[in-house]
Amino acid sequence: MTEEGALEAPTSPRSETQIMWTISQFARRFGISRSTLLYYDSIGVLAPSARTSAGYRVYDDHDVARMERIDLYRRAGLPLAGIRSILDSEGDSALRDALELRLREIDAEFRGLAMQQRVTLDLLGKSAEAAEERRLDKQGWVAILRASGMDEGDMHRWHVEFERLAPEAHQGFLVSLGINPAEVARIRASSREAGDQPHAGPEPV
Amino acid sequence: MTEEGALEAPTSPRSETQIMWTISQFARRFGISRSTLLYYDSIGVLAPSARTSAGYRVYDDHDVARMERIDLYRRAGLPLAGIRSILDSEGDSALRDALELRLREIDAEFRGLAMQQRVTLDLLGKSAEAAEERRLDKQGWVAILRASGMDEGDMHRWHVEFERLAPEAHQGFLVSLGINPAEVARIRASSREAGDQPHAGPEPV
DNA sequence: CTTGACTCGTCTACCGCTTCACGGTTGAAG
DNA sequence: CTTCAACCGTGAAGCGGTAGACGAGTCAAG
Repeated sequence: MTEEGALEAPTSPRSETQIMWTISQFARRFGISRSTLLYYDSIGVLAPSARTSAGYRVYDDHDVARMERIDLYRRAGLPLAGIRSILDSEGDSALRDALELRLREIDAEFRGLAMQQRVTLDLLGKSAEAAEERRLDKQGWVAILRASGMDEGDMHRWHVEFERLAPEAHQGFLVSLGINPAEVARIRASSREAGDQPHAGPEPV
Repeated sequence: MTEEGALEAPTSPRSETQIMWTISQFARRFGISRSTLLYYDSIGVLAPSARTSAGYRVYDDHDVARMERIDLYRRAGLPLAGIRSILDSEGDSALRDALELRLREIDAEFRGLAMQQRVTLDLLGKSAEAAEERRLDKQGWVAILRASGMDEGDMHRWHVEFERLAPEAHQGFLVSLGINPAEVARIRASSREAGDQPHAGPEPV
């Protein structure tokens, strides 16, 4: 840089808003590589506010704020192209739309990973044992709940509250236990009834 | 192809082992694109056994068998380079090693996805509510267990029994609630201690 | 012999970077 | 003033796995 001396080390600010960084300092600050910043500049995600007379990139606190949002959205898994349009758009509707979409993508990726895990475990011949390691079945849950002092009435109340407070999660939970759809529907229906007008029902987990 | 007539439609086999496919038929059979097969050929994962005099690729049932293994390993998420060396190696130790490694990778990817999900939900402001449709967070579970009549002591006993009867599932369950690894470790340690020598511990879910 | 459906090999693009190559700038030391 | 190291710039290529476009060759049927 030249004698206008705009560039300062971030550790020694002279005037309150005139703190600026070179590309490498900026990269270290965010734990990313210089190349990544060059790439972000090239695709228009983050173009530094200024250049020195020699053409060096100069990042200021405005760029810091933008980079913090980029980092956050990246940790949500949003694509850089999407991040750019979100940052360049006005309201937060673009952001919300992108996040809702991302949520559905994550769900799909979870399912894809689970499939890969099953195939892998099958190939290893571990299907029976290892699958048990990380998933409880109905009997397992009953055993745990019983061992911690719950009786059948407690378990029924648990279903009722589960259905009342989080019906979607209740469904997902029962399915995850490998219970067949018909019985899932039966348990949920019975839990809903009991939630409306309390009467005894035979539903251990 | 020429008058030796090696190529037949897969639906009309004349001699028992002389069934052969063009690249596009082969691609359709496995639900992949021609480009993919060209790529597999170029990197040596699947080179068709023969060519016609005009240079057309000819896939036979030997190639079908190889492709079926490729497809299987791909569904486990193994990289193509790894698949090639597995197919070209002798025993099944290379396969087992690759699968064990893949299992650990899948685990890491699950955790990464879970982090992305949490960031996304936080950004959507949904963190306080019942997380996603089919996943409960810690507060949700506490609420349900409390509503069904469990107090903190019951919940602690529940953790202890969970840890004792199904430690792997306990780990998986806590992670699925989005609890950070350090706290997961703390809860499990506390549950193990209490399982050995019963003393009171402050661990609601 | 023409038509139309196939095939060929090669090239480009996607994602989010990383690495390399080559050269200019800067600041400090000798 | 020279030299050196450390920085900076641009541009291109590469990763994996797939999709698609291109012009040209090939095949079977009419």
